[in-house]
Amino acid sequence: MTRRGASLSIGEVARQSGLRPSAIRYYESIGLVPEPERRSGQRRFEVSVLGRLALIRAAQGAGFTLNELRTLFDGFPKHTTASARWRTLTAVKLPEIQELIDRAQKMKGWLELLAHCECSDLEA
Amino acid sequence: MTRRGASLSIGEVARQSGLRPSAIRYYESIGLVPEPERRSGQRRFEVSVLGRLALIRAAQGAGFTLNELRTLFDGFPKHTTASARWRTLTAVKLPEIQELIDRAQKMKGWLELLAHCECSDLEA
DNA sequence: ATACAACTTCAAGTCGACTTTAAGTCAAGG
DNA sequence: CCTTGACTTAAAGTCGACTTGAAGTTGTAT
Repeated sequence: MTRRGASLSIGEVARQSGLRPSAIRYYESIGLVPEPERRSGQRRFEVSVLGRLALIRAAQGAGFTLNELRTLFDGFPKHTTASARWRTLTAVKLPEIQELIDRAQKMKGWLELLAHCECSDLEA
Repeated sequence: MTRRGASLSIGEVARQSGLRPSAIRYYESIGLVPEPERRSGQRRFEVSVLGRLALIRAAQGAGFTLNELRTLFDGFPKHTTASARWRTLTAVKLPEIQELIDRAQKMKGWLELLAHCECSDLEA
């Protein structure tokens, strides 16, 4: 039991974030989450890490790579505002995602053709 | 010069297909294109290989993996018609691509929010 | 005290689709 | 004959995002 203290073991963070402990250690190793305090060698995370991890998952789902997220957290001059950081990154990402959507739509049309065609030859 | 014979060197196939020679050899190694005839060790492709390669590129663009394409070519009972092969594969692929599109649309909405928000905190 | 789960580190393995490298062979032009 | 360029092979390297394995340590329940 965790005695309701404000700190979480890696296992608890894993359960609450839906990530595996190995993934969390990996994020730490590449500087995506700050190094947590240690108690006799073991990590003790502040609850706020859950927000950071949720942000990472959501941003990943939006097509950001872990590298881009590290840029977001650490790659701007110290006093850059959050909204400026996001604007910079989304300016790059939005066209990319639009292209992804366009390509996916094309694929879909193609597949629908294939699903109903009576092509006798594979290459048709 | 190629003397208009009906066979192509790997370099010519590469130029005409837009693939690199290494990619073509790789496709051959995983059984995605049939092994071509050899003249003193060197591959001589029939012109028809270009159709096969074009099909591969298009199908890849539609979200098929090379493994699935190998299934398409070799993974069905001998006399399965082309349209039956396609129907089997597209039945699996269409829902996948639809999900991809849905996810991409969601990402887009999220990005558009981020691009214009005045969030002062990163996690918002 | 003892068992056992959960933690630690570091290195290596995984997946897909190729590319790169090294070392060698072959055909054509000068 | 010799160089040049295109070809050959097998094996290893690449990328991203992790996972897995091995070997050792710590925390907790009985």
